[in-house]
Amino acid sequence: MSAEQSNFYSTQDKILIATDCIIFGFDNQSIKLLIFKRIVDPFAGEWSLIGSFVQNNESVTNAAKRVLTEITGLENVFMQQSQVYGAVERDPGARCITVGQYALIRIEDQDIELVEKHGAVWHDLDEMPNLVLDHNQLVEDALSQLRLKASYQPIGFELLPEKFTIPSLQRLYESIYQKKFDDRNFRKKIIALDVLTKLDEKDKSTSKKGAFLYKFNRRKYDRLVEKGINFKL
Amino acid sequence: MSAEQSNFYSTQDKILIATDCIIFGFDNQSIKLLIFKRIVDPFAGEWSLIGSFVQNNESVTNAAKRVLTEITGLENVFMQQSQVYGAVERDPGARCITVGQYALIRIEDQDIELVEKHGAVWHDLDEMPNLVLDHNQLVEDALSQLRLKASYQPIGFELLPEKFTIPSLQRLYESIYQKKFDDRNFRKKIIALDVLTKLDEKDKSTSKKGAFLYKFNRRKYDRLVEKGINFKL
DNA sequence: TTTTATAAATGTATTAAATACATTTAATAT
DNA sequence: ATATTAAATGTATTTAATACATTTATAAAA
Repeated sequence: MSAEQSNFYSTQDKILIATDCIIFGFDNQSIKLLIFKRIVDPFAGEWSLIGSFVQNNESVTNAAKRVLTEITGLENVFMQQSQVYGAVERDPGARCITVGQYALIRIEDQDIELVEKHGAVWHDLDEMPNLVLDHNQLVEDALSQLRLKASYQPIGFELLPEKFTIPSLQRLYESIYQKKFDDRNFRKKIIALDVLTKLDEKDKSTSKKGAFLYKFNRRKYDRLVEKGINFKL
Repeated sequence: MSAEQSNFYSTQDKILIATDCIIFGFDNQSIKLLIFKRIVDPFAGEWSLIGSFVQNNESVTNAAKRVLTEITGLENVFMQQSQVYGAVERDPGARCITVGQYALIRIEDQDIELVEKHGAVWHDLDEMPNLVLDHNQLVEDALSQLRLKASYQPIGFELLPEKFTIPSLQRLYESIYQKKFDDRNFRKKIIALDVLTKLDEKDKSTSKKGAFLYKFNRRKYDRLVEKGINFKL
């Protein structure tokens, strides 16, 4: 639409436009979600996603990035639009539509003081509390989209540190899909993607034997993302 | 977000919120897109998607359905959110964000008088003219999403009449993906999905021999959609 | 009535990918 | 030296994807 053209231009009341961030994080064990307890009424004390109204001088995308940086200190984070929530009565306070946008971050990268200052906490996905408004729905939708995306792009990689082990990559995928995979087949399939470089180092934090560390071959990885893979698990 | 809670509540100017429909139609030969020539300035005479501002008393979803019904006379059409376009300067006339929503319709079902009254025309996808604003981008994005969706849901079926032949189903998929498929393998794969019922009738409009008509087994079809398939072509 | 023309329909062999499954290895701690 | 434990490895089987050529049903033309 071009604003001047609509028959409805003059009759549209102010509709507020917000964005809410579904922030997924991985700590090498499981996927978690960053939420916080609202401080002010209404809904004070209730769990909520972290969001903001879109400002006059920023895009919808940038609004979400701004919020994410405010809370976690991180920039250049992978973010993806999930969908728009535009029901008339979704917010009892005002007519307000929101754009769900999910982010994938490595929890270890966060600015922990900033996160704590905002009263934000990492919550396990399988025991999410009730969130305000339709926020549980936003989480559910973002998670389905994440799963879908993980099936045709090696997207989970955004959540891993620079160096990582194959068992931790497997835990990541198991956490996204909430199910177990056969370790032999998982390893075979990941290696067949041909985007990993094996290092000479081991991570001995989870076993005596230690697991070899790997990193991504960025060139191969980007080429793979571009052409689109079928990474069904 | 809950409106009352934002720090920014008082500082948010009016941002207009619109929706634009990417209306895909199939005429048993190829996929086409419904666009129209704007009548008023700015951009008078230029090709545009069909859209509207979201009204106070309607959801974003319903705004798109309203527009679609206004133009084509159709109700209960398959519609799907594509994405939000929220760049600050995307519309020179006003700060306006839009939600792209694509629809799949059978061209034969349209109310042709209504369509003509609005000056809307069906355009081939492979020779799209320049559209106003970022509308070419909306079309491109919706088309990628349609292709993606078609790969894990038998979504193309929304575009076919109640009774259809396997060759016309194949033309549909070839039109969506803009490439040819082997007719033996295509047929094998479609039949393996086990959602089609073969009828005793033939459609002889495209050959002397005639092609058998099929229809969907709605129960099996819904079950398949629900569990999600892998329909790679 | 025979012939011609044409899209529709069918089958098989080959290759590639997914799955199922059990043992050995490397290192630390006892 | 032994016990312990996660990491690493290989193979056989099943399933799905691909490549490819001929026959069939019918209407129209001769």
